[in-house]
Amino acid sequence: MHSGSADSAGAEEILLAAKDLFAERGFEAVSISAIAERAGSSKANIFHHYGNKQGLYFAVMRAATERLTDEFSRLLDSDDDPSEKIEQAVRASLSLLFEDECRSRLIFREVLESGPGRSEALAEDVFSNEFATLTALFSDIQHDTAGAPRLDASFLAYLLLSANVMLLHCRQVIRHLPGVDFVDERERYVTMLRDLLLRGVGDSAGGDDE
Amino acid sequence: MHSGSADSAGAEEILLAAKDLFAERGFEAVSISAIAERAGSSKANIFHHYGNKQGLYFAVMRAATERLTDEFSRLLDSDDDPSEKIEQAVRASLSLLFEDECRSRLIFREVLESGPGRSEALAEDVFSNEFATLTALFSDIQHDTAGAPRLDASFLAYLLLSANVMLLHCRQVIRHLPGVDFVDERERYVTMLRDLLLRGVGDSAGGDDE
DNA sequence: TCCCGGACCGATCGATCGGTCAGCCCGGCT
DNA sequence: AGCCGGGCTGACCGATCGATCGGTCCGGGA
Repeated sequence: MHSGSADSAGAEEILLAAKDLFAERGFEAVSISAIAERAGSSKANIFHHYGNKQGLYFAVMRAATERLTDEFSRLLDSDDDPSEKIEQAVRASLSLLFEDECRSRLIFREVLESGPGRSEALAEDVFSNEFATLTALFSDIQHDTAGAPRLDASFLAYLLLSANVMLLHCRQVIRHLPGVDFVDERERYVTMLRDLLLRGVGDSAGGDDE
Repeated sequence: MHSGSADSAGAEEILLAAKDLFAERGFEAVSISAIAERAGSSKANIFHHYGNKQGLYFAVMRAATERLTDEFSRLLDSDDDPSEKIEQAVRASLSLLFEDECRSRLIFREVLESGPGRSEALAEDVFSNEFATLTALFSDIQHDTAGAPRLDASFLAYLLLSANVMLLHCRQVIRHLPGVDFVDERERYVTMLRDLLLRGVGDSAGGDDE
């Protein structure tokens, strides 16, 4: 009755097709006909399963965001070295972003277009956990080191995320900027971001060891 | 014959209306009728002036990007103190972004949607000068200080820009993240970003003075 | 066996899309 | 006066939009 056969166009295929198209073109630029064609289904079938275009979009967004909140802390295991802790956080955020580019693009679109009420819901339901985990990580490191913190842990978390998000979504432009070579050298990018954040938490060993 | 009367709907009003609407909803989601209505003109008049929808969009993008390249260095005047130099750069980039939010949003949309050939053109024609100036600024500071640079000047420039761009476009969501209070306290944001970048260039005075 | 409900489809709806066309208005040139 | 060209308009075009309709197919319970 449900998951098993693959050549028939069911609700699942519609959801996947809609996710891809919404991610790369946006809500208004994608027609139901285009989704139906890619899913190998009919227009009417989409309305049968999801009511209307908004319903389909909500279903896509729900599927994209539901398991995202706790996947981040799964990628982190405790480590004593502050440098490795931060590097792990950078890698975790990066792999979560690049793992499913359609999902990331979908969510980023939603963030950019979110109205007054929607932005709070996004912050609390989707990003709150990841951001709090990241902030706590920096805060812990700052308590362990002697240097004057001075920089908010939440600010460092924001910087990590904004750098990674921009790298994902704007890399085609950034790559062609004069003097930029870290876009395709992922290891150098991770190392540099780690070193800078390390200096941010007050650890002066940011560029000396290794 | 041209600029003077204000109640008539000319090519200028159409351009401004289109700029606002394209910025907040995107190219495909905006109809010619909506632009005509906001501009106080007629649909046919838009086609008379700009040929087709693409032509209008190109005209809007050209107007938005043409004077942008050299406005950045205008906001910078030489200063010897590295800390003030960086702070000046942060403020310049920030004010350029917030000065005309519609323009920033328009350009950011273009960056996100840019195809294979378009992204190179954007990098070279629009951002190249600003980014090169920023990179040179960090590079100069690094040559003046004794510490090991280790971090690319272009990477620091990238970090400055990504932090500012994300602050502009995603602040409604970021503001509601747990522990974040720097979104509405612009001075604290500038200071923190300046301090972190200062440590990035090798100057250890990042959080001590003042 | 009959029947029912859900998945699914082709045909079609009214509305709106981007775009075209004939013509009005009006300042300036001859 | 005659007219001519550009700014500007309402009416209209075919295409496509989101959405609805009646109807076909089919597996499972009675």
